[in-house]
Amino acid sequence: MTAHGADVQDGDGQARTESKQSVEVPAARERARAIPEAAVARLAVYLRALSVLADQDVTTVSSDELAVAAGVNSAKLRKDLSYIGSYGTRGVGYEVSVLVGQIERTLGLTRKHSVAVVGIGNLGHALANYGGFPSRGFPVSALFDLDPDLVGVPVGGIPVNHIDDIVEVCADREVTIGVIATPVQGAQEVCDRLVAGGVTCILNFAPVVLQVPEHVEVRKVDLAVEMQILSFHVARRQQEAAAQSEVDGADTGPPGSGEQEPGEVESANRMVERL
Amino acid sequence: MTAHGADVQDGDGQARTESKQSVEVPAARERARAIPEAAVARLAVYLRALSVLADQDVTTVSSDELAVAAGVNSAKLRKDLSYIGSYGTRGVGYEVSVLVGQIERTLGLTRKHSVAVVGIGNLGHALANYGGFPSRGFPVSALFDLDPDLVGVPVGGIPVNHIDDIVEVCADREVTIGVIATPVQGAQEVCDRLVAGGVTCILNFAPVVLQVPEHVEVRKVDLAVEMQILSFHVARRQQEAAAQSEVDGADTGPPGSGEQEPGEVESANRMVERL
DNA sequence: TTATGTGAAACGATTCACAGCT
DNA sequence: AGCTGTGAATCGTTTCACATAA
Repeated sequence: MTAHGADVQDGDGQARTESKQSVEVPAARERARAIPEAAVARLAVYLRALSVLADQDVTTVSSDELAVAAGVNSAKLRKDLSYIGSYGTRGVGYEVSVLVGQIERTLGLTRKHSVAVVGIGNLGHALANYGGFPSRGFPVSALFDLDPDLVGVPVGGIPVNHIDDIVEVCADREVTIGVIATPVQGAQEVCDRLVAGGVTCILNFAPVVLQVPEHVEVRKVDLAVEMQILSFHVARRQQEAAAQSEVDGADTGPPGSGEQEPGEVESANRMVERL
Repeated sequence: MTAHGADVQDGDGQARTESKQSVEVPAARERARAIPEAAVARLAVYLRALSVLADQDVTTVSSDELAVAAGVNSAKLRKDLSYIGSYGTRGVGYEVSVLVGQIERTLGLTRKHSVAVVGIGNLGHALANYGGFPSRGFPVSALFDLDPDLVGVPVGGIPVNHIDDIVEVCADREVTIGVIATPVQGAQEVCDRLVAGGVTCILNFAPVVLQVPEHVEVRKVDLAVEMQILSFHVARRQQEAAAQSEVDGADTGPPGSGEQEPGEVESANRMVERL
């Protein structure tokens, strides 16, 4: 393996304590249950790599090839695929179309998932205008904002509704996925309304820990956290370089520069208040 | 624990095979090294929770309180904090300001990290315009796009440069973090230039697996993957509900609705081509 | 031969539970 | 009496290595 960054950076870890409800699922009809969370995230990555291959009219692919395309190691890929069934041919590989179909089935992509975007600021605009996003199974069917000047204005072809109408509109349009792109202050309130409107999945861009009933799935995308993780790695590398040269004697380390002005930073948080 | 979604959803998993370079880090001056990746991601979350507390003039906090605020369990929080040192007082808790300082130090937030955004489409605009993002330790100091009509136009106060100048401008402005918000096609090329310009950290919004030298850190944010993971959970829940009612006898399940029209979806991938 | 599929080993992260300090 | 800090147990994920099938 040739050690380079990009990997699935998920591993997931959604809370989900106490997963069993009422009686105890009877092990019958337990189709897609036993797939590890970490594997689910990667299946989506494999699916994209497979789509690229399909576009190039590749019909068959080995676990090694697909693993390279997806940026994972091939043993992991095979194990992941084994969770959804045995669709490969020993000595040959996998048929691209079969694998695409099976992964789509597993991920529930054979059905449309209506999306509502709440908070039509810069990010909300980006999401609403984004054509490729709704075009493949995730139609954006409602937009909401607080701002009366925005209500009624069509963004990406869909008129913006007022957030007071979230419950009604979401229920009416059978929205499954709610995307929260509001400032922190409004996020929990918006979330509650989405849930009241029957939304069971939430993608949250606001840097708050949302409180939701247990049947609702939340995923969070937090720019500040991503940047800070990167920052940590810069810091660590610098320390390593420093420690290294302390031992080696003189200057070793990454090719680029090394230091940079320290430049005091105030409290260094509270980011992503308004995307 | 009261089982609700929101958690750190990271656990990370960046590749990083063969982490040791040259000789073998001599265990001397090994300050921030041994912190598990998963813990680093959460430290950023704790930091935000602490900032909120600090704003409310809270001076002291127990692991239980902070854990609730950050949406994790308190044992995990204490273990995470133990990686950065012992800054709590038994029988009392942690002093907010001390913890903020120590986490900032650990994450390398006591230094500025210049950011360059490449691809000034909808998302790029959102990132460039976003005030809170650069205002706390991550100043956006360069913007790039391919489009000649955009070059020279100031976005969020910074004039857009042409992507041909990435290497030069990044080196000149000592950019540490590159954000790729381009379509898939250009992403690898842009990435190579950023790296040539001395950028060691990349936040990638394009759905490609970037190839980078091992001293470069990549993190990927992939909307399509997030949506598909949510989709999986909807599907699984539906199956569980179906399995449940098959056993129970009649209708059990989540309060909202249950089904929705299946509605065929074509190939269901290739999303996020142009955010 | 070649490449899948998978038990079993290794690794890493989380949770438990309690000793140790205030 | 209360809460931190941390070994030890547990659980989930990754990797190994090979039997199995084309």
